[in-house]
Amino acid sequence: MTKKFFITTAIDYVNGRPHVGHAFEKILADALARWKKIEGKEVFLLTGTDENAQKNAQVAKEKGVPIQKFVDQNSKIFIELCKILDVNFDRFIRTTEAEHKKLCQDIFKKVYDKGEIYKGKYEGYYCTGCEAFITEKDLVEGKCPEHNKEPEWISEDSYFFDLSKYKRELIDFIEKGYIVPETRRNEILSRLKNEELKDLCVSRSNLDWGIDNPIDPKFKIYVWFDALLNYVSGANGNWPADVHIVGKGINWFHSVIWPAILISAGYKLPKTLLVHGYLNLGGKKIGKSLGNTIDPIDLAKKYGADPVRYSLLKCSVFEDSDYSEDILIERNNNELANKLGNLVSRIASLIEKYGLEKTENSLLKKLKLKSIEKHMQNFEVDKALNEIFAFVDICNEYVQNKKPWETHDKKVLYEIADSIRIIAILLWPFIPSTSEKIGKQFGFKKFLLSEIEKPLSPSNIKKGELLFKKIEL
RNA sequence: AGCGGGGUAGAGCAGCCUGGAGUGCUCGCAAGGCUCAUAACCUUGAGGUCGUGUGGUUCAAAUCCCACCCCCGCUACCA
Repeated sequence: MTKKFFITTAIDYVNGRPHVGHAFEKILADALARWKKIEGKEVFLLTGTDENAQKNAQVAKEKGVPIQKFVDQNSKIFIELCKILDVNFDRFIRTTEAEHKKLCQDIFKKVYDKGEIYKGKYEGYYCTGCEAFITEKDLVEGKCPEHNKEPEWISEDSYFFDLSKYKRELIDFIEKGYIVPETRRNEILSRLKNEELKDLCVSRSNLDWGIDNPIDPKFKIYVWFDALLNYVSGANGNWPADVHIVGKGINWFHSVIWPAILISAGYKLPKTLLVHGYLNLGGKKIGKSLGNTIDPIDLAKKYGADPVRYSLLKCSVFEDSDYSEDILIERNNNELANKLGNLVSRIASLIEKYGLEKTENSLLKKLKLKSIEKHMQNFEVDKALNEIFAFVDICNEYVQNKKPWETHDKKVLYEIADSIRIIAILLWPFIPSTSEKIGKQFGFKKFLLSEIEKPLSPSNIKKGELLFKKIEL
């Protein structure tokens, strides 16, 4: 079996409902996966949920639900999110799966046997209010700011991973270009070069939830050691990953800790880490406490998958960007309905009346395909979409100038119809169900870049239903 | 504090690396055109001291250098 192009998303905590940030990452991953597909490649897309975290156990306890039942329920919501947004994953991994747990323990043991996990003392300030260690600089006047309590100094046995050993190797690996974009790469490199790299504590005590430490059953495995390994246990033979897609908040874990674990355990390293920015809602950070969350499942139910997908994919991948329901509506109305939907609608209507005559498509040379491909290569999805929609504009101008409603010129209509076919192919990764509708209406089935130059066979085209409805504000 | 990113028309951006008239994009606003189409589409126009410095380099600076102001991010076991 040949290895497929392997894309991952981060796996999500299931202690709450998904927000638009989760949706953004999954849609981005799906769009990149589908783009690879129209390039003719075989793709494997992995996503899933991170279920062994103590936070999940905490929230379950607060709600009075048995932990396993709680994570089962919430994991389903993340699967529902994918389904409703047409995120076509090939594997949905849950870190509570037996296979994953076994792999985790095997790797933990392997690294331990190699001598790169060792027993030591974990020392630090422990706040009994938080039930967690807190760092010295988080203290306010020597007290935990949240509980206004003086923390205890605790020293306890722990297992450590020999992360510091890999400093040089990590720098070399990252300098070869693992992290995208460059600014995130520089952030990590400067920290690696300028700060001390400490060993990583990979065990936790006093927990009743998580994967058992195979060396010492009094401990659980640190949840990040466990979570990162989902990429291997869920790979179905496709490791190493070609692209890991993660948010900027977990860059360190994926840039430093993850490659180090892999080197130590004797695995190949992933090719690219794509670090995306966050979405702000109305200029504010997404947060439950702010009460400004939009439920992406509700959005999809209300407006359909494609307007949600499109409006999110128009956000900048690398920078933080603003998102809101108003932005969704604006992009739906102005770009999807007015430009694309209306073009298809007016042309289908004209063809129904006057018919088609095959000819060379003179518009094709105005399509900046190379530029679109380059943007996709660089993960600049928003810019690729701009370029595709620039071609939609060119089509609308052409209709305007050629006035086929007066001339009844079947050749002009053919050129536009063929251009619409090309647009549908290019947009399939982003708004797949719309593209497929256009395919049905215009009589073509293949969504591949290699089909672009193959002319449309004229068929019986009818006006049909509107692709996008306008949303009233 | 350290490191990084940003400050360009009413809003959001691109342009900066590799200097050449403030060029461009998405929207908003104004006027006109068209009537095939989802009151859609097309054309034109108004609107900018390109954060500040009457700073440096240059024939020429949004672009390179310096200083300052403002915003934002990252700072490891907390996703």
